[in-house]
Formats: sequence, C-alpha cells, structure tokens
Amino acid sequence: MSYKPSEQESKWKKYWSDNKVYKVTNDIDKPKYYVLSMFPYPSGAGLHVGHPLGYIAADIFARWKRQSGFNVLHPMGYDAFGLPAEQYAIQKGVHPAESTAENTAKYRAQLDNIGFNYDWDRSVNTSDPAYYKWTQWIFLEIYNHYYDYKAKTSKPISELITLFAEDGNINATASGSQEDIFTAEDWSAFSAKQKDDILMNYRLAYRKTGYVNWCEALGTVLANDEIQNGVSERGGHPVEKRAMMQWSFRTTAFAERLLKDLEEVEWSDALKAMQTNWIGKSQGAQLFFDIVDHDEKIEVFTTRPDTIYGATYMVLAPEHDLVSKIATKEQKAEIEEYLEYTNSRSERERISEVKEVTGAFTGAYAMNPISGEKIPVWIGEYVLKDYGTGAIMAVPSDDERDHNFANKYGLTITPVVDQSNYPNADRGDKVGTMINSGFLDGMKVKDAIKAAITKMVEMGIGQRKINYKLRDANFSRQRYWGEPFPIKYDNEGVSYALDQSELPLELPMVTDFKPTTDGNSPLNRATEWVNRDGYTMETNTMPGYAGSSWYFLRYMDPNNTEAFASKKALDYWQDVDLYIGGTEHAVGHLLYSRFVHKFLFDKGLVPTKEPFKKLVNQGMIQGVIESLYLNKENGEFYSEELVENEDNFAKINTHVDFVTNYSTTDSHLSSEGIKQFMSFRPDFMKATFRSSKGIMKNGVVEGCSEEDFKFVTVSEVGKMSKRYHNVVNPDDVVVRYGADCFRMYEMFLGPIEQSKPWDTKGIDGVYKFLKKFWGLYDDEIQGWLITDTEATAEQMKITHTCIKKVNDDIARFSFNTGVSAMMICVNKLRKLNTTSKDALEPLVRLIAPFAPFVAEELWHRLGNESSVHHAQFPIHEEKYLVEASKEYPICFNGKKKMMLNIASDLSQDEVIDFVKSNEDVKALLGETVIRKVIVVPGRMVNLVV
RNA sequence: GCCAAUGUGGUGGAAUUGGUAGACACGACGGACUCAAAAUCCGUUGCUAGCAAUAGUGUGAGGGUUCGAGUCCCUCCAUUGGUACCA
Repeated sequence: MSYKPSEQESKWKKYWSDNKVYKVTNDIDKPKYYVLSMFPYPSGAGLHVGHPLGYIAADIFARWKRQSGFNVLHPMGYDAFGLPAEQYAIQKGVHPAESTAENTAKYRAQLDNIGFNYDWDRSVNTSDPAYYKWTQWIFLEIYNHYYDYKAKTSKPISELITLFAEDGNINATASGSQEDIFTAEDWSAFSAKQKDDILMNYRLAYRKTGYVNWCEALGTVLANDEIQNGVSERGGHPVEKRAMMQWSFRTTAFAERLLKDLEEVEWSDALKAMQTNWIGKSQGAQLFFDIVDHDEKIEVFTTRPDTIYGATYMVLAPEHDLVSKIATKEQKAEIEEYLEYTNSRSERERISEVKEVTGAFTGAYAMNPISGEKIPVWIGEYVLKDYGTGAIMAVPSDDERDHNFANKYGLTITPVVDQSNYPNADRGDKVGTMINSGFLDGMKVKDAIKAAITKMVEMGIGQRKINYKLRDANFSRQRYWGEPFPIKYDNEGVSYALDQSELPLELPMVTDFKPTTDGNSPLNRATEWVNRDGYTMETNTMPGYAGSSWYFLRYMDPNNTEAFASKKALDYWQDVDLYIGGTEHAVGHLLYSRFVHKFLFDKGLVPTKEPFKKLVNQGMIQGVIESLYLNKENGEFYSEELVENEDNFAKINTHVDFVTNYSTTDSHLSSEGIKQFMSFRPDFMKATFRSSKGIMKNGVVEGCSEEDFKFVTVSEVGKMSKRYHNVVNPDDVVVRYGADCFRMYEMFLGPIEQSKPWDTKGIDGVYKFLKKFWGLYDDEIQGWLITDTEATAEQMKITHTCIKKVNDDIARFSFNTGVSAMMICVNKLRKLNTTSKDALEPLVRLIAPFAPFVAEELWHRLGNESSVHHAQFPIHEEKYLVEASKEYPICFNGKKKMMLNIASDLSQDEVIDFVKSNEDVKALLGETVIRKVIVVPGRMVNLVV
C-alpha cells in the first residue's frame, strides 16, 4: 500500500495513549535523563510554527536517549499567568481564567497533533492553585530568610532577630540595604513597624519604593515594551514614572554565586557571556563627596578612582533623594522642568542617548575630597537611580558621555591621563600616564588606580568596592492575573506571612481588571478578599517569572500535596540534563530560576547548585510583519513607493491574511485587502490610502480601477506573535503533510540554534523523502518488499554509515544534517533495489525519534508486538565501514588541481612518494620544483611549489 | 547606545578540529511516461568566458596571519534577539 500519514497517525496516537507508552516512573534501576523544553505561555493565537522547533528537537533527543537505555523525563506544561490574558479580559470582558482554560485546551490539542512523547500525567499549569500554592510557599521561604554574606548561604530571618535582640546589628553579616547601626537596646525599643521596616532591609524578598510606568489615560501600569517613543503603544497616551511600594528579590546578594557557578554548566559561551554581562561585576572604589553648606554626603562608585583630579563636576540621577534637598531657590524652576522631562522618558531612551546628553544644574556644589576643589552638582538622565549609587563623579577628560555633557554645558575639563603613547586608545581606555594629578602624576593608569584607592582609604573618604550592574529583581505587579502574595498587613502596616495552612491563597474573582483610581492593583476591588480579620491583604501580584522559576522541579513529582516535590523524587531526578528554549530568555527567566534554585539549595531542598546542566538555545522561527505607512502630518496612508523620508511616517501593523503575496518583495494590499484592513482597524474606517496607482477613500477607489489598485506594504522579519498578526498554525501543515513530515521539515530547515523566517517552500522534498522511505518497505503495486536475503557489503555500508552519522548528529544537536543523512541513505538503498531485512530493519529504529508514526507502523508490520519507541536505538558496526582506498584531492598551494586514488594503508612518506612519482602530477608540475608536501590523512595532499 | 548571535548559489542550508566550498533539499531548465495534465522517473544547474576540454572568479565589505581561511585576528556594514512590568 502507499504512504497514508493521516490514517496511520491517528491510529498510533490512540495506541500510545491507550498503552501509556510514554508513562514515566521514578525508576531507580535505569540511569535518569531529564529533557526539558521551556513551557509555553498559552496565548489566544494558539501555538504557532515557531514553538515546536525547540519542542521537536527536545522530543527527538528524549526519544533517542530512551531508545539508548535511559529513563527519560520529558514533560510539558503551561506558563499560564500573564499580561495578555488580562488585556484580552479588559478588551473583551472574558475572565482570564476562562480564556486561559480555553487556550491551554487548544495548545494541548495542537501539541498532541505533532506526536510528542510527553507524559501528560505530569503536566503543570502555573495558574492552578494546586501549583501556585507552592509558588507562594517558596516566596514565603524567601521572605523568611536573609543572606549571610560571610557564610555565603541563606539563613532564617528569625536568627537575625535573635541577634538583633542580643547585639544590635553591628556584627550582622547580612546582605541588605540597612544603613543605620543600632544596638540591642535600640532594637527592643523599636515599634513593631520600625522592626518590620528594618527587617525589610535584610529579607531576601522585601519591599521598597520602585518606579513604574503609569499611563493615566489607560488607567494602568505599562511594561517598557508597551511604550514607544515615550507614549503608550496602544492609543499613544502620555506615560509617567510613578513611585510605588514594590516587592523585590534580593538577587544582588547572590550575584557572585550566580556569576561563579556559570563555570559549572554546559551552556554556550554566548549565553554565559550574556549572563556575565548582565550581572556586570566591576571593581573600583566607593567614595564620599561633601556638599557645600549641607550635612549630607554624596556617595559615588567609580571604576576609575585614578581620575579623581579630573572630577570637575558631579551628576545625580534625577530621582536621587538629595535633588530636592540641595537644589537652590534660583535653580528650582529649571530643575523641576527638567524632572518633568525625564519623568516622561523611558529608561531605555535614557541609556541609549549618547550623543545628545541633557541635564540641569542644581545650584549646589560639592568638594572634591582629593583636589579640594569646589565642583558643581548637576542632575542628568544618563545617570540611573538603580545603577551603582545613582550618582557619579564626572570626569569629562576620560569618559565619553561626561565629555559630551561638559562640552554642552561649558563645564571645566581637566585632562588627567596622557594617552599620547597610545594613538589607537579611546577616551576611557585604561592606558596612559597620569598628569595634573598631584601624587599620582607620572604613574601608569593601572598603578594609579591602586594608589588612589590606598590613599582614599587612608584619608577615610572611601574604600575598595565591588559593584554589580545586576539589580534586585522587581517582584511586584500592579496586575490581576498573577499569584497573590501570601502577605497581610496590620493597621500599622507591619507585614505578616500567612500560615502554610492558609495556602494556596486563591486569586479572588473580580470583574474589573484595571487598577483603582489611585493606581493601586486591581485586587483592591475585591474588598472582601482584601480586608480580613482586621488585616489588609497585599494586593500586588507576582510577576510572570514567579511560576516559571521553579516549574522544572514540580515535574519530578507533580501531584505532591505535602511538598513542592518529594525528597525521593528530587534525589532521583536531580536536575535538568538538557534544557531547550529560546535566547529571548537568556537573562530573565534563566537568572531568576538560578536564583530560586540556589536559595532552595541553601535550604537543602534541592540536591544541586544549578538547575540546568546543559542548555541549548533554539533559534526563533520568525514571521514577516506587514505594516502600512501612515503619514504623521495628514493622517493618510501612503503606499511604500511614495515614502521618501521614513521619519515622517508611523507604521501601522496589519493582519498578514489581508496581504497579497505576503512575505515577498511584492507584498501589497488590493482594494479588497484595504477593506479587510478597515474592518480590522475600525478606527481607520474613514482613512485615505494613497498609492502611485490611485487613491482609495471611504472604500472607493479613484484614479484607477478597483482591480488595478495596489497599496504596497512594508515587510519586516520579526517575531511571530499575535501582536503582529502574523501567526502560522502548525495544524494546517500537519493536516496536509502529516506530523512526521512537519517534524522532519522543521528539523531540516537549518541548524536548531539559528533563527529563520517561516516558509514552506522545501516541505515537498521532505514529504517525497517519507514516501520514498515507505516505498523501501511497502510498494503500492508489489506490496510488502522485505526479504530475508542477505544484504550486500555495499548495502550494509550504506546503512551503517547512516547509523553512525545520525547518532553523531543527534548527540551534537545537528538535526538538519541527520535528516539529510537519512535522505542520502534512502536514495542510495533505492538505487540498489535493497530489500534485505538486515539493511532495512535498523533504519526503522533509526528514524523513530524523527518520524515516530511511520516508524511505529513499519515496526509493527515487521512483526514486532511492542512499541518501536522502546526498541534499542541502532549502533553502527565498524566492520561495515572499512575502505581499501580513498580519492584524495591533490592541491598546489592549497588549490585543488586533480584527484588521485590512494590506498588507505600507506604511511605518510609512502603517500608523498606515490604522489611525487605520479605521471599526471609530473605533467602538471612541468619545470616547477616541489618545496614541501603536506599530507592530511583522510583529507588531502598539498604540494607547496 | 550597550550585550549576544548571524551573514555562503535564484532559495533553505552543508563543510564536526584551519584541509576538496556549495552535501541534502527547494526552485528553474531539458527529457521520459501520457491523448493531455497531475504524480513519478532521468539529466543539467554558483558566476564569467568558451561548442568543448578548460581557465578565471567566488562564502556581507576592507585589511591581516598561514603551505592552506567560510572557519583564526583587526576594522566596518547589515539583520535578529535581549536591554530588567511581553513571555
């Protein structure tokens, strides 16, 4: 019979499910292997063709490991809390719980369609109270601990309280932001609120003032991502910074361990570099500057204490606490105006602006503690509140941005490093000789850094310090659809943890998901839930990464009601051996997971320091984003060919379904497409669409016929996402070609790490391959072909070459070349009319991880009773691969000139003699003399002439 | 701006450790089968010149190291991801 994927696939899907073929037990006899794909956020758009790329790779790897004798854990679940569900609720009035349930069901069906070997009995959902009970439990554990930087471990906060009662905080070795020293007497005299505030300065999960992007018009907090050019992406409303009490994780306490333990994991150098740079360790000095006529000091961190004599002014972050205190009467108006400006700027805008720096003078002066000079104190947006101390000593001679700033505002620039011996050095490079710098004059920069710190310590104005770019992770969201904090407050505002017996603290039902008018979280609307027993509940919710920071542990023991996972399960499964997911999570998710995991390790709750041993980043399958140019001045749409200066235009995204010749250079909207666009974006119902062909207004075309009208759209490669309306559903591909073909095609597209735009151009080739593969075993006319005849040496060599290559390729995650090796093998065996079972049977087991359905069908037809997915994966036998001779390229100076057949058993010298004495080589050489011969065994021969 | 990745035929890509550039596939072209089409099968296909053998050239651009560079180093350009409340 012929290859019929649709019939065979539904049959085996049922068989696998009925027979629990993919059931995983905590089986201690076999070696374990844990393969994990980053779980998806179930968005309303459904799973798109980009998601399965990494899932298929993980699935193939997991199947290969199981067939190779491992007990493989390969689970899947849903990261189900998040912003999109909430926005959908605001727009459409559907409760997030409802839309999330719908979406997860849809995802499940789509995943099942692709034939993954998940044990669904182990699935998790972060928005399920049975799951988030443990997210809340972990939060409380973190809340109830502090970090002892001397012992380098997390310890119960109760121990710190005991210490305070006995000894105050003078000898505490706890990481934190507590600045004032207090005694045991002070401690016992403090009110409950004061004690709570002090403990917050030490807890690993704590509250502090943070800034959010508040959009008054939309009545909500916005992510940086939702802001474009300083206004909200939706509607273009103004956005301002607003201070609010925010929960944070004290990730900075773990900075050194997060950095150092990267050495232990098998991640790509690129990914480690990203994490390393994110943590951003730098060594330097902490310095204090006196302010003229004020008691306060300005604390700065600098990596260049050697340049202290060049510090001719200071810059504070606009949000710095001292700004309002030190600004003079004369400068107040200017400062306020400037603050208004920075308040409207996103952090990203503030950092990326390098050429055009801005600032304002506070009117106050500080004293340079070394040179003794009086220097002006400015504020400037390029200094960030959360980085370092939120203040810098500006050295315009040796820092690019300081230099631009000083030039713009006419501030003094004193050169302190002579770089004339280093013509290629940039401003700020740590090379050169100190000048104009008192006791540092004549020193090399590196020596001057050390000497300056020594001096500063002596003078008592500063000390050596290590600074991290890493900030404590903001853990609060003024949103509805997230885990509630298991925290309550009394009337004094003192925080209390809920008792474990009160967990899970379930999210209350509300119908309005917007924050209340004062900007407080939507949970404030659930007044009964908020006020209980004289206490007020915390109404912020946890961020998206709360649930995803530990889900990999829950899969080990997903239904445990006594613990997040049993010790037995944790001891068996240990950690994730292979983690596959996108680079977009390179810092966020991976860093938070590592933080939580390390905390649990400190508590002895997990057996390993790091959660993910090996990590592979799959590339993104991108979509093409199609948009229309909108003239900002007259509000009319312009076809691409009419646009000369892009700056005058905004890009309005359109659904790709309306676009003719989508994703080509000729992508455009026809008059019909424009009509679809107008009903898709009713706010543009009355808009005018100009193109070189004609004008379309109110749905009527002028200047040409309706058929001729053509409005060219802008095509850009980018994320495949609902927000860009360019999602391609894998189901459509599976219906047409089958899951096996879809799986192999996604693998065949290219290297797993590489991003590429989705297109189906080559899928026919993979489909043809599967038909040919099937045709080796079963022919439409001749029927079943497999015989017991002995395979020829040539046939066995082909099969075993392929087995070797596929094993190698899976092991190094090169799935595309694995598929191509199988194609080569099938083409060759077909040419030889191979029917021998010896040569063909191993190939069924070989293809099983890639094409599980067709493999299962053929496996059973070959007379096997159990599933091919538990059959031994083939291993090549060396005896079939030996070759007597090989074609060698003969190169002159590295350029290939001819081929020579050389016996494999010749020594290097024999090869040289053989080549030199060859008549064709002599003829090619003519008069030229061979100076040297290089033989690369198995590769090539190079004659240097 | 900063951090990271990527750039090879008309297209997706291969070349695993510095050793035959373009495997495998798509597309295109030519042919077989057919009344015809689809499907299938066979052949050609980096570019330039040539009837051809062949020669030259060729891995984003420019330089360098090497017997030999897609691969290593330097500078630059373009694209993509991240940039702390999208997940």
